[in-house]
Amino acid sequence: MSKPKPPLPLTPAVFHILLALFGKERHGYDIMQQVKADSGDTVKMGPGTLYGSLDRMIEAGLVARGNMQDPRRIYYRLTALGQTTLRAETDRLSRVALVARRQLGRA
Amino acid sequence: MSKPKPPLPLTPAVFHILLALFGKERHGYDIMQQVKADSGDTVKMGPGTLYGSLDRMIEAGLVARGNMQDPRRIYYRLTALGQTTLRAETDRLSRVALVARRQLGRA
DNA sequence: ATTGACTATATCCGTTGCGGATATATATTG
DNA sequence: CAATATATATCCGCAACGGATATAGTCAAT
Repeated sequence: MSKPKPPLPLTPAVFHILLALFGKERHGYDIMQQVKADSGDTVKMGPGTLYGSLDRMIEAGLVARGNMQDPRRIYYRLTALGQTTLRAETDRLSRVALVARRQLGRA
Repeated sequence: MSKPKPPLPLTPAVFHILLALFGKERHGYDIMQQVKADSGDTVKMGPGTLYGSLDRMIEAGLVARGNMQDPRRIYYRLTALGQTTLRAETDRLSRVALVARRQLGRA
């Protein structure tokens, strides 16, 4: 119910959350730290953006709740759809970045 | 007055408009076509996004009105600030894309 | 002991920005 | 001469962003 393939381009927030979750379950605060690290400190994601996005991503079937050993932490993990979507968006982004670099004269 | 350096990350719309204007003055409709081409058809920018963004970008000093030979067309061009901002955002995007590709196992 | 900093989850809500619908007009093509 | 493409522009609902805020546990320091 209600899992029509998510439209590309993804929003930057959704992309960064997917990237942070690749290969590892993480809880909310951990995602924030990872996004910061992945972006080289350029993206600062607040709790509003994080939890709002996570809700929408669960709704869209991109992520799911993981195993919660610790009742105080809520873990999130990528679904198969989340992984393929992340790959597609990464490819798209890489192509756009390449076009831009060529245009600017750094092939 | 009111030209404090624009914050990175740029919105995708602003980035694509800057990219479309690099090296060439263009009018609105032309920008739309160029964005479509640059993004390999993945980004469809409607008039609302285009003109709304252009207004904000003029306000922010990223673009300026160009020479209008034709009174029916309004040309836009990059300012110096627009060019440096485009370079900075392109670099940032390239880095993020690289991190993502490494993570996904396509270095 | 208690202050402060950090970890951690979560909601609320004002603002921004996106983007489709719409209007208008000219040029071009069948 | 009707339809399609070019071209500019506004309006406005809606989704998303992101800061403020609330709550609470941990840990180090003084």
